[in-house]
Amino acid sequence: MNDVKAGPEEEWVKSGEVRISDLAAELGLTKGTVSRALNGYEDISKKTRKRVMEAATKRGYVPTTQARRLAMGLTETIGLVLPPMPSQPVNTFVSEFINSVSAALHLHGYDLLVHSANSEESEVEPYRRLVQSRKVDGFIIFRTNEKDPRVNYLLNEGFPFVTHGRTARMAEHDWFDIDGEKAFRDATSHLIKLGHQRIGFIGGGKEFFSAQLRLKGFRTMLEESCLEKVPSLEQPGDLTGQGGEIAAQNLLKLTRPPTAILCANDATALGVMKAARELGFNIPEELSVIGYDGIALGAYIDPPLTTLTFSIEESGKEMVNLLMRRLKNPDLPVISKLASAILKLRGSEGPPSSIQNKNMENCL
Amino acid sequence: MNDVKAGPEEEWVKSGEVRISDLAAELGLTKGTVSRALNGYEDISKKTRKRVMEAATKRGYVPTTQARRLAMGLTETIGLVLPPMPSQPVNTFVSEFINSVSAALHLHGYDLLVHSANSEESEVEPYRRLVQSRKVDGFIIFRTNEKDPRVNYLLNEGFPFVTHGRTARMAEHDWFDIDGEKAFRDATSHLIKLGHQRIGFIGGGKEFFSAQLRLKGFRTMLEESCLEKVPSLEQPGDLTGQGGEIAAQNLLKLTRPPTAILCANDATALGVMKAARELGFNIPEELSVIGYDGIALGAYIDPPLTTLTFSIEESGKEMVNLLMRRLKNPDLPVISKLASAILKLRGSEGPPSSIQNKNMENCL
DNA sequence: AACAATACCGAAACCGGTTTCGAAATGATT
DNA sequence: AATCATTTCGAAACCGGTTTCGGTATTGTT
Repeated sequence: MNDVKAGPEEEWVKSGEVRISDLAAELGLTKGTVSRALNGYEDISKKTRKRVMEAATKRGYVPTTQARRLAMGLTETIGLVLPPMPSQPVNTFVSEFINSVSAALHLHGYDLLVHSANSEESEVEPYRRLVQSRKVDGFIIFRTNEKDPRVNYLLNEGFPFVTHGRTARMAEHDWFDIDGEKAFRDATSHLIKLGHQRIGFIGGGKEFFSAQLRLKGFRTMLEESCLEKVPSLEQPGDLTGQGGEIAAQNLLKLTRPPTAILCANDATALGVMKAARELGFNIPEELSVIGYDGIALGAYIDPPLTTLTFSIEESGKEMVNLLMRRLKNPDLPVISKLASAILKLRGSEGPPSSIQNKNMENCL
Repeated sequence: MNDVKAGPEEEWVKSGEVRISDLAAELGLTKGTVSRALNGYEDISKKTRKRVMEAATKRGYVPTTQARRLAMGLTETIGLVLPPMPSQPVNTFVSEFINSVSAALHLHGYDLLVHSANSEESEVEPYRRLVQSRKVDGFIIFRTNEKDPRVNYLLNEGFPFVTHGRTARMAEHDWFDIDGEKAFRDATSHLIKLGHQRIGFIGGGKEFFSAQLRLKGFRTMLEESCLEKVPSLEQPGDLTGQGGEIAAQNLLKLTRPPTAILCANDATALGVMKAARELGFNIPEELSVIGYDGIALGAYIDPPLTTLTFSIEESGKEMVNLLMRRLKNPDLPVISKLASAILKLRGSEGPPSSIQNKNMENCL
């Protein structure tokens, strides 16, 4: 639409010095006419439109964003608030996600405003500020909690947003999510087919809906396979390496430790591997480990970490699509999109050393 | 300054519905007066100022950003352009950096606009667009090259920016950097004191100034310690795990392989460790490895990666300080800040197995 | 009490665009 | 040629703030 592009062969003009009024004066037109010509209004003759266009590119005219935004009453900006970082961020998700969201927004002519959350104030405070000062038209929210105050606030305000992850009020807002339940069913099934009968699970915080769904997938598959559910094999975690380490110690010190551990994310899995080393469990011979996230680093450790992975780029793109749709028409019904994760086998899982072959073919 | 905070006890008003003209009408004042009252002008009586303030907080008035920006002729926004991501980002630097920069900017009332670079277009194109559309007041640039087109463009435009890393034109712009030369002198010295005599080095791309300085620090310390410089022990790298893997294979297949390898970053070091495993070198007994970056994951691998680390939070904060100073007064002389990295010993280095004790105490 | 100085506020321009409305010019119709 | 419809553009309002300037009202001075 706006293919103003100052060729390097033109005489050098310092950027951003040409106003629409300058252009209008130069052409003997009013700025209203110039504006309409540039924005493709139908009530401008082809001849003058061409004249205007050429003058604009020649002079390197680019409309001043603030003026446009004020006049049009929109910011063409989307907000993304970084949650307070855990002291040990082990995840490249955030930067990749920002990258993909930003790229996708750019295709729609939108900008991305990244805000950091101050851990001392309420979680919704940054959102409130951005809404009140009208700095953004909508939000991209990730890492949702089941009861999410941010979601509550924005729903209450009627302010557009899309979440990465489901919430208790998911029927009221657009969301995108990875089907973590299916992912963990798949991973569990994979382990069971390898012959594992005692499988541990290390979850995320209870507040994360996604972590709960992963647990659900794990349980479902156990049930479908007629494996008994052992409560002590389900450990809480916090999505950090340290949390994984502690949980793994608990699991591996059981009288009958699991032969495999499923982790709610890769950071947790790394903690598990560390604990396993220290307690003398060989991976994968004596302990299989599977993570979730697909962080690139997993391929470089020993053994390479088997994990559930999904396309962050796709996630960003889809979320932006949902949000753009919502901005164009706020009254459309709520929609959502569920993408699936795939199991990336890299080597940290295998058949258990002592195959305890109960009959598993049939539940009867 | 702006402690407008709608208490939950007030009757609920939807955010952003109150304009300055509404406030003025309600108070029987003109919007000019209201504006000056809120902005602390001296020509407003204390009485009316108080009246205005109270009405503003009561009604939840927050000035519309776009209008302010247009009137004041500044955006109060800083741009940060993400370089095109390598396909295997193993680095959490970016997200932490964004986080710290954003937080620091916020203290000054500035926002952070994050833009992604399209790998198909020129590196400076995003900068050009942001400058021309006047969306930002300045830039934060990181991962500088020695000859950096972005720096050239912005210097040419006279547009404010600060770099993380030095460039060939560092005398002409503000910059912040980590003293990589000193860091690698320290690391090299540490290895030499442990008894290593054949030390390998895997660098980053030639275009990265910082990678060159790290090499320089390495060489300097070798020289100071009277160790001969062996060209085949200096391998080029590309700051990725894969690059480290390949370079390490080259080094370890030498007739006399090094007993230690210094890497230009942690990702490279992870590749080295992978290659070492595959070629049967035990770490640290048969090969010491030291990285640079201090990524948190390094603590969870086996053995934990010894690395050179620095405070990303401090980096962001310092860079923002430099930039704010520049924005306040564009004519100030160029300044720079050099911070130092510290060697974080975690276990991937140790004395060489075969101590080849040449006399190293004295160079004579 | 007369006058100058000061405090305080209203009026209006301005920032740089967009959009509505109406008028003039053009073309079509009869 | 007169009338009407259409095309094309100018004029002006508007978006929501900030800032300059000038005029009262108030206070201070002698």
